[in-house]
Formats: sequence, C-alpha cells, structure tokens
Amino acid sequence: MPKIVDAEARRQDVVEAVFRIIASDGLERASLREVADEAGLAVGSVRHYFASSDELLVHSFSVVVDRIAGRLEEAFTVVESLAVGSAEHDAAVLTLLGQFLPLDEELAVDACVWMAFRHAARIRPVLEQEAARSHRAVAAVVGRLVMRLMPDGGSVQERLVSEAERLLATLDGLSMHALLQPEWMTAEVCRDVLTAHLETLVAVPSNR
Amino acid sequence: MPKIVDAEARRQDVVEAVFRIIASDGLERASLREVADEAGLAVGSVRHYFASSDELLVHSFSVVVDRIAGRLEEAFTVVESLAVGSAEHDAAVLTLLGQFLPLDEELAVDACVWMAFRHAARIRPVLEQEAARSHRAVAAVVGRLVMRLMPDGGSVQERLVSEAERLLATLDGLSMHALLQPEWMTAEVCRDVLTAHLETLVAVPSNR
DNA sequence: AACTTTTTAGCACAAACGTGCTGGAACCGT
DNA sequence: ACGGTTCCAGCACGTTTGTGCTAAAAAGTT
Repeated sequence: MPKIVDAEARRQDVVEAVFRIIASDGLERASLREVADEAGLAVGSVRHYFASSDELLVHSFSVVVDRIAGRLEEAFTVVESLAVGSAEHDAAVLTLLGQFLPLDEELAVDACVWMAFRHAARIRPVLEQEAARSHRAVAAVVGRLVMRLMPDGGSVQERLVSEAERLLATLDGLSMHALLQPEWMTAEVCRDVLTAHLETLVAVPSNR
Repeated sequence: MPKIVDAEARRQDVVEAVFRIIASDGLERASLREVADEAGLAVGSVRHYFASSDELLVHSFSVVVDRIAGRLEEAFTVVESLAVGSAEHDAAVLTLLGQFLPLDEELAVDACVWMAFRHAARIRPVLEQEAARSHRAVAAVVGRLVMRLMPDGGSVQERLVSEAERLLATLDGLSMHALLQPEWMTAEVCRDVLTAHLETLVAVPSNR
C-alpha cells in the first residue's frame, strides 16, 4: 500500500494557510502558488488534495462557516442553561455575541476570512451555496436568541424578524468596523454598543 | 491648438465605467482593459487620463466618497431645518439614513462600490487615505445626528460615541446584508429596523 | 495649407494566474 | 527484496494583468 498520510489533516493545513493569506493579504492573493508557499508545499501537492482552486476556496469557506456556527451553537447552549435575566445569563449572551467580533487573534482571522468569502460570494457563483448556508446558520441562532430575550417571547412574528435583523446588522456592522477601522474601534466600544443594544431589546415593546 | 476635449468629463465617464464593473463583476475585475472596454475606449486612452491603474482606482474611490458625503450633508441640512420631534423631521431622518442603503439603482451602485473599496483599503495602502476620509465624513454626520436626536442632547461624551457607533454599525450592517443577501432583505425590513433603532435612540437614557 | 499639441490606439514585455500532464520519491503489504 | 500505490514536485501552455513606448489621427492656430 501507499505512503500513509492523514489526508484530512493535510487538507486542514492547507486550509489554514489559506486563512492566513486571506487575513494578511486578502482573498485575491490566495492563489495556488501563494497558498502552496505558505503551506510549505509545491503547487502540485496542493492540487493533489484539492482538484482545483475553486474547490480549495469553497472548502475553506465551508470550514470557516463550520467553525463560526459551531462556536455559536456552543455558546447558545450555555445561554440556554441559565435563567433569563440572571447576571450569568447576561454575561453568557455577551459572550455569544462576542463570537462575531475580532476580539482575539483567532476570532479576527475567522471574521476576516468569513467577511472576505461572503463578499466574494456576491460575484462568484461557486461560493453562493456556502454563503447561503452560513447566513441560515447564523440567522437561526440569532433568531432563537432574540426570541429568548424579547419581553413577549417574540410572539409577534413580524417584529421578531425585524429585531433579529436589527441585531444581526449591528453585529456584522460592528465586526466590519473592527476589521476595517481598528484604530477607531476599541473592544470597549464594542462591548458598550452590544450592551446598549441588548437593553433596547429587552426594554421597549411599547406601542407598535 | 489641439483637439479640445473636456478632460474632466472624460475622466468622469471612465470612473462611471469603473463603477459599473465593480457593481456587476467586483473590484478585482476592474482592470485597465475591462474598464477601457466598458468605457468604449482603448487602454492607451484610459491611461492618458489616469497615469496608472492605482490612480484610476483611488480617484474612483474619492468620487464615490464625495457623492455619498454630499448626499448625507444635503439630507442633514434638511433635517436641521425641521423641528425635532415633528413628523416631517422623523421622515427627513429616515430619508437621511436611507442614503446608506441600496434602495434604488443609483444608491445600490454607490453602496456596492463604496463597500468594495473600503474592504480593499484594508489591504491596499493606496486606498487607505480615502478610506479614512470616508469614515471621518460619515462619522461626522452620524455623530451630529445622534447628538440632535438623543434626549439629553448627547451631553455625555462617552455615551455619545457608543450610540453613534451603534447607529453606524447598524447602517453598515443593513447595507451589507442588502447587498449580499438581497433575497432575505426587503426594503420594508430595512425601514422597520431603522425605525426600531430610532425609537431606542430617543427613548431610553435610563440609568447608565 | 501647414504646424503643433492633444487625444487615441496599439504593440511588446515581464509577471502571475489556473491547469493538464509527466516523472521521481516515499512507503506499506507481500 | 520488491512491486504498487500514493504523495510530492515541477514543467509547459494559454490567459490576463500593468506598464513603457511608439505612432497615427484630430483639430485649433498661424
């Protein structure tokens, strides 16, 4: 039999090389040659594990989507295990929302890569499917969270979707600003914005 | 003397070709040859008006920034001319915030181009300056608007910046979702999100 | 009509890209 | 020891890119 190499682990190495390149030089520099160099391989070797450049990028996209969705699900189970309104619950919610933001090195790379792929998916049809999957996964968690936090339990369908979208937009906007204008955006401002938003979520059902 | 051509108008034609290409095929396809084709010119002609590809892109960026900043300033003077709290005032505020969103064809192209350049500026140093200018211009208008709308007139400096950032993040997030996931994002949801946000802005000063 | 200067068009080159293809290296089961 | 299979490396080809350079076309002034 042949040389035994853990193919899946090798693929993962290559994917992480892709992540590093996207984070530092952008998606357009993630060519086969650059990726191979970054991974310490030859172009032919990378192409042994990924049939084409498109397959490499699509797979990389799916990996980052899985990572983010996994973190969100995990953080949400923590939230579910706590009593609504308790201090621990509020902290867990903030932790959950913090998964969207580039608060440490690993989160920053993921946020950066995720953002790059989502924007690329607008143009490149091969990425469309993963982009839709990513949107569904994130919207599901945010939707459940909003349902849990809203005073009336999100009984009004119409208001639920608009509040979910409002939270999601704020999160993506914050993440984007933190990536693009880091000099104007501190972790403290992020936290303040999130807590302010949460107050507006649990507070006013008011008229409407 | 030579053939007389309105050089500035020609430059503007080329810039608009750049916009169309970015909106439909992304920034990475905005090469000199593609732009020349789209503008109905030869590569050499485009290069007569723009010394290099970088200069063309930087100038295009500055044009879209000027366009957006101009619309915002204009809409803000309308807001300033009305009494705070009146129905016309609220409508004018919504109109102002709507300038960020791809609500019609022209706004969509601008939002798309603006988004593309801002993300590219993370990587390409030539675009850095314009990105910073764009951020300052937009943050200034949003900051003044928040100061005008907040119940205490935005007297608490710290809360003012976090509320301004919160509004800005929501706007950019909404715009991004409208561009990337148009199928999940209707103009109605956009409006609902904005009105909901405005209610949270004028409502609770609360504790803190 | 001739001249001058702007405008337009295009060629040529090096660099980088994806990909089809070939050949050697490494390694496991026999 | 020795095949057979997998893994690794790289060449070669056709495209596309930015840019330096040349030269024809166009048009107002003399």
